[in-house]
Amino acid sequence: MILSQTAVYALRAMLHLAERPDDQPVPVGEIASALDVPRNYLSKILHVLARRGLLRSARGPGGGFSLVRPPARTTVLEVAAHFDDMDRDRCLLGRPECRDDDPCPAHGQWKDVAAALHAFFSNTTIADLARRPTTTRPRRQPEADS
Amino acid sequence: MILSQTAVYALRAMLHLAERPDDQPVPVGEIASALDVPRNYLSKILHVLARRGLLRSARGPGGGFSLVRPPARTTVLEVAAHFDDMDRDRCLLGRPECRDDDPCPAHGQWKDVAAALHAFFSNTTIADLARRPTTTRPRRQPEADS
DNA sequence: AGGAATCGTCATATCGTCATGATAATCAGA
DNA sequence: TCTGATTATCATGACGATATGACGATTCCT
Repeated sequence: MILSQTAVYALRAMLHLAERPDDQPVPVGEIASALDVPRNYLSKILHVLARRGLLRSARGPGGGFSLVRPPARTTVLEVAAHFDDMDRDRCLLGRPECRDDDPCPAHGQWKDVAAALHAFFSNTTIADLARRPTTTRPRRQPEADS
Repeated sequence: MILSQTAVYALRAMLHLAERPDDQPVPVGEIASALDVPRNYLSKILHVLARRGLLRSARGPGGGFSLVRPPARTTVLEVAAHFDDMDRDRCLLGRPECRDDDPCPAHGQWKDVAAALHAFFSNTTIADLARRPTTTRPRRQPEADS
């Protein structure tokens, strides 16, 4: 898998919060059972996102986690980078230094693919994921095929 | 990292063999010290490649590992797939089933990037990596720029 | 036949990721 | 101020990836 299980849990949790109509805090237990994810494990993950300023946490009754920024202003990269190594220039063959002027054997050919990967992660926002294609597509297009 | 350490070792070892002028078997110890990789660990990795038909192994003095096919006919995918999950259709968000007609939230946007990734792995051969750009470039092209 | 080189295989150690369970700290509301 | 809800934190375990060391099996060479 490209992303670690932990990063995937984080993304799906952010997504779940983004799909909420209001900004009320959502308790971990509710998110965990909605996503079918281990509750205590998710708790730690959300805590990391809260420390990094992506989530707001509130304790006590009525508490839970809520988004700090609107989902359109948080990228997949910003979420995943706290759990996985998302370095765009990470060498495919694991060399510590791998630059244009000191390339590994795969560098020239890998560079473009790595750039496309990084572009996807840094351009795709939580809102882009929340906006499910199957739901929003039929809104405006008159279905010109067939 | 995209590829596991194990897959990277395997690729680098294949590359090392491809850069050899002849087809003489190369002992594990020599490859391991050339690549600065744990010897016994590399031994197991090469054994896997031998079982899968990518390498030939010979015991006894003068023995070692050698390529079965010419490097231009072995892709990065074929090497790495024996160690990592290289499924092109693997869902970014970890869903067991994620198809066009039952997509995860990221499916539509991830699909193209995944295809580009897979294309790189299945189109790039060991020979492509062995053919270092800095070394082979000045061979034929008259450097038309500047 | 014997010795050395080399792969083949197993047992084990280490470390990071993923996960569980228990408990402390905090807070809203009665 | 008490109680229950909820996050915060810690200790621990399961598991796979990575790595080490030892020894057996095979082959070449003399």
